[in-house]
Amino acid sequence: MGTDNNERSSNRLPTSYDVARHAGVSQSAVSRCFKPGASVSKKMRERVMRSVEELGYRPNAIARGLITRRSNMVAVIVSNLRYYPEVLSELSRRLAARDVHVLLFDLDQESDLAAVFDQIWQYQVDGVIAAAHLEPQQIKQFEKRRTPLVMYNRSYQDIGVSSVSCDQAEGERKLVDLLVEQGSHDSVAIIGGPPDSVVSMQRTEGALTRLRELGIQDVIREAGDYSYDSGRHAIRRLLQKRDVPPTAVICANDRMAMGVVDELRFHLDLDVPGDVSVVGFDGARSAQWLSYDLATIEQPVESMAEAAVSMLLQRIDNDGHPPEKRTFSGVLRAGSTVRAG
Amino acid sequence: MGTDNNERSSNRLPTSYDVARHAGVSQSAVSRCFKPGASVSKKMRERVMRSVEELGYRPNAIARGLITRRSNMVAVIVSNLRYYPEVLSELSRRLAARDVHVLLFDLDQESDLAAVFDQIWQYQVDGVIAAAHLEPQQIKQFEKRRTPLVMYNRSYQDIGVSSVSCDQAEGERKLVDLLVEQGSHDSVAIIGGPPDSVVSMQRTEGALTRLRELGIQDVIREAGDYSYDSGRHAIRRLLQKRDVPPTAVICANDRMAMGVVDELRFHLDLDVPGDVSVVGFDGARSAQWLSYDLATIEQPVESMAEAAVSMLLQRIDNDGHPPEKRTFSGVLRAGSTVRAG
DNA sequence: GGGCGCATTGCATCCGAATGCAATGCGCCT
DNA sequence: AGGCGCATTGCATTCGGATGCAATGCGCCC
Repeated sequence: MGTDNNERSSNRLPTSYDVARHAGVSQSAVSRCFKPGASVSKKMRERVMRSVEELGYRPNAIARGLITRRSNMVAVIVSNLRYYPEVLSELSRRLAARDVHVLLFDLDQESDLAAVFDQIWQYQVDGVIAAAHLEPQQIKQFEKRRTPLVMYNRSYQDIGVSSVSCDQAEGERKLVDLLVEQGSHDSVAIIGGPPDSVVSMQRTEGALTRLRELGIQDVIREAGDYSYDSGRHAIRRLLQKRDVPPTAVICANDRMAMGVVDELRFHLDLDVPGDVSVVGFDGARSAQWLSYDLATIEQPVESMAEAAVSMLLQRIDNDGHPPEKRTFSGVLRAGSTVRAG
Repeated sequence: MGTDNNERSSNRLPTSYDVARHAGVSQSAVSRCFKPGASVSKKMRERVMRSVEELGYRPNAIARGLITRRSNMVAVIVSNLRYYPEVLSELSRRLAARDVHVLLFDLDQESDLAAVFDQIWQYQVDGVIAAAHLEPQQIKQFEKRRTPLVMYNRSYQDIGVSSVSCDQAEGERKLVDLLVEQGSHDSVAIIGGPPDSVVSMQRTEGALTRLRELGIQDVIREAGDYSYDSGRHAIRRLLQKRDVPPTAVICANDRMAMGVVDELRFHLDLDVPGDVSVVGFDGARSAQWLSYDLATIEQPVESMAEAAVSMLLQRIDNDGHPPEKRTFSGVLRAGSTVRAG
């Protein structure tokens, strides 16, 4: 009945001081009970924990972060979360497994990055994983701020930044090789992504290079924006430009490829792969559905996410750790959108 | 050259004290320059801002959060981020637009929620949006902690908790009505989601009720796990159990429905919608692709996300604001997986 | 029993920004 | 000139937990 037991009536959540008072020990003791490896006797720990339970105390991560200069938060920047949920999902789960929290930044048209960074710096994140295009000048900011950064699927030559990527050019080589092994193609279309997408550029250039090596000259190009509909529109535009359809269409990602397949089959009255072969890139789940069974390069998302996370944490824990670039090979999925024989 | 200008050589990022010293003013003045509406003269603001630029100062949100008891962070809990990226994307962008940050928690099988909550409480988030199943006892925690909570698409009767949902039962009614308007069905299959999914339960019950009302007795049920493959497997199991296929299949979500459509078409040699009509739920992008053009209920994700965000922020800003439940009607998309005539 | 050493515990301080209150200054009016 | 009032500014304190250092205590050995 004393005012003593009524702490719960207080409006505020219990703090380590409340627990300390309740248990009759010092605040430091309480703090130490939550630090793994700290010097605390068994008796003390039990005593404190009993009070902790009773009051429902949870350490305040904000206060802790202030003094330790560690927020245990990592910013994850993605452009178009809705298109590549697997990446975010993998990253987030792997980080969570290591008790690191994800502060999410989903970009719109790769836009107003400045504002995003402003927020990121304010929140004292321990590190950043970016699956979006950053300007070199923005990357330099990270050095100044001493914040580890890992780029996901965006690599920069000549800049010392950690990155994890899928080898886009090599993947396209495999796809082109698949196409020519299975049949002859003398007229090929390439549907790229948005003009400012480096990944798209790498993919289309990779394909183009291999086609040239193989002596295939008749290559026509179109651009989309990675969406299903843009794939449909691109193939329409292509077929308006020339009377004879190309025998193969190489798309910068799976979604556009699926748009192309559907448009060809349902509106342009062409058979895939009978009349036209189509290949994509990414290894999206839906690309493997029976309606498509798309030939594509599957990115090893799990390995890449694991690599990104472990590289980042490595650098967070170990200030001197130098940047490193890791490149993974994609896996060819032959699918049935490529004409055989 | 004095030691004075060398503050940048210090290992640490500049603080408001550094700015204050550099500008020859007090720390409070600096602080006030970052608080909208604070009393600061134009001269002072310019003077401070010059130093801010020069030193590259950014306020430390962690420290600010400690004193203001506002982290400006909201936890978003989703089960299966990879399946419903649109929801997360919408929520995240709308929150970002209001300068609120998203701390992401992606659940695995709706599992170890206790650990997730432990983390959430520690991080002093201002509120939580949960698109996952919570136990009533966990919901009560929110009251104790005085943390506003908005449930997304999970409603609880008899519990005073804010929620935004799509009317599942009404949606199923519309789908059943669509089926019977377009043709007669005396044998219907329902493929539900995982047994512990409340949403799935509401949807299947809704469909069942309407079927009963219409006098359709022959209803067979199967369960999947919301995935494409589980839809395929479910329809296979169904057709093994009985010789005559049902004339309609009602699926608890679009992905399973697409699995069903594909399995029927490509492996079971049945025509959709000629032999079997199929309907789903959600309004997934891919369900509208030409290969499927699935009949479904489209959830108004944008409205729902907006509602969730504004309800949450309302309650954050206004402690007394009572919980509220909002239910949106889904929009019927007739699609072409339902037999006409 | 005395002494040594390690394990525990508490004290005091710090992290960086926000804010109530008091002090200062400026403009304006009489 | 003197005085009043509002706008600015600075001072001191606060948020909640972590940690270096000193103090205490306990066990063990000779």
